[in-house]
Amino acid sequence: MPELPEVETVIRGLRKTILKKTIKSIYLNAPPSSIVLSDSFKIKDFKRLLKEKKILAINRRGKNILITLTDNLTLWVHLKMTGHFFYDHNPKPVNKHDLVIFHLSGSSGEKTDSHLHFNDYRRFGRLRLFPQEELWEQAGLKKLGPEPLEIYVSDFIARCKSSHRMIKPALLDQSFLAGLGNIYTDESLYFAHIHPQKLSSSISKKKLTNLHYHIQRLLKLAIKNMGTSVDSFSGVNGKPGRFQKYLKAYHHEGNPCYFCGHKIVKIKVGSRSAHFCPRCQRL
DNA sequence: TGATGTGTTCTGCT
DNA sequence: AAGCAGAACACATC
Repeated sequence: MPELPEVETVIRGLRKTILKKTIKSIYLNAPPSSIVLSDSFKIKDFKRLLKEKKILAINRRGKNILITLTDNLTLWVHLKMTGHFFYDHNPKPVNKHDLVIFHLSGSSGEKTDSHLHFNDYRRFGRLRLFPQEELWEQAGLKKLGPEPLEIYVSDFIARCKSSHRMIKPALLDQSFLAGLGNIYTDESLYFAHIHPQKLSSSISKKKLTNLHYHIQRLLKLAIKNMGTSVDSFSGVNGKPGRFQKYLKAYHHEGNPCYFCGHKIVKIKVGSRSAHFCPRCQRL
C-alpha cells in the first residue's frame, strides 16, 4: 500500500529514469476509461495530447504524483493500493495488469528508447491529464492537509487539539495530514504510546510533540529504506522496499510488544484495522 | 466458496 | 458544520 514513503520512493525512481525524456507513444491496455478519463479531456485526447511531450519535473504532494510536461500539462497519478510503475530499457512482454505503457525516447545524448509500465492488478490507480490551471482544483490537491514532513510541531498540536475525533482516523484523513496510511499511523501511534481511539483533542501536548517526532522519524527512515513492501509495492526499478523489517505493530498482532512484552492486538477503528499494544497505549 | 484488506470518494445519518 | 458508518471500487490471497 503506497503511503508517503513509497510514493516518495517512486518519484525519486522516476526522476532517475524518465526525467527530461520525451513520450513517443502511449499504449492503453484493457478498457481504460475509468483509469485515464478526466473532466478536462476525453479518452482519445489522452494518447494524442501526451505524444511528443517532454517530462520537465516530477513531484509529490501527499500521496499524489505530479508529472509536469511541456505545453502547460500535468499528468496526475494516484497509485491507490496496488498501482506501481516499472521502468525498463528493453521492451518487456505486456503483463495482463499493465494498464498503460509509455514509450519514451532518450534525453539528449541517450539514443536508446525505453518503456515505463503502469501496472495495477486492482485497477484502483488513476492517471489523469490536466492543464496546469485546473490541477489544483480538479486533482483534489486543494483539499489536502499539510505535508507531515514539513508541518511544525506547534501547528501539528493545534490541529490535533481542534479536532474532536479519534486520533487514528484523523491521521488517516488526507485533509488533516497528507500522506499517512494505515502502516505509518499504526507505527507512529505505537512509538508515541497513544491509543488509536484516543480523542485527538484530549492528548497531552507532550504526547503530541512525541507523536510529531515519531511520524517524521519513521517517514524519513522508511524513505531511506525505499518504503515498505507488504503487499505488492516495489520501486520503479522493480526492487521491493526494506522498511517492513522495522515494523513493530502493523501486522504484528499476537506478537509480544517490543517495549513491554504484552501481546499486540488488532481491532477495528472507523472500519480500518488498527494494531497496538493495550498496555503501552492506553485510552 | 467466501471473507479480508487496502485508499479514496460518495451518500446518508446524527 | 462536523464526524461517523457503510458502500463501492477490483481482485489476489488466504
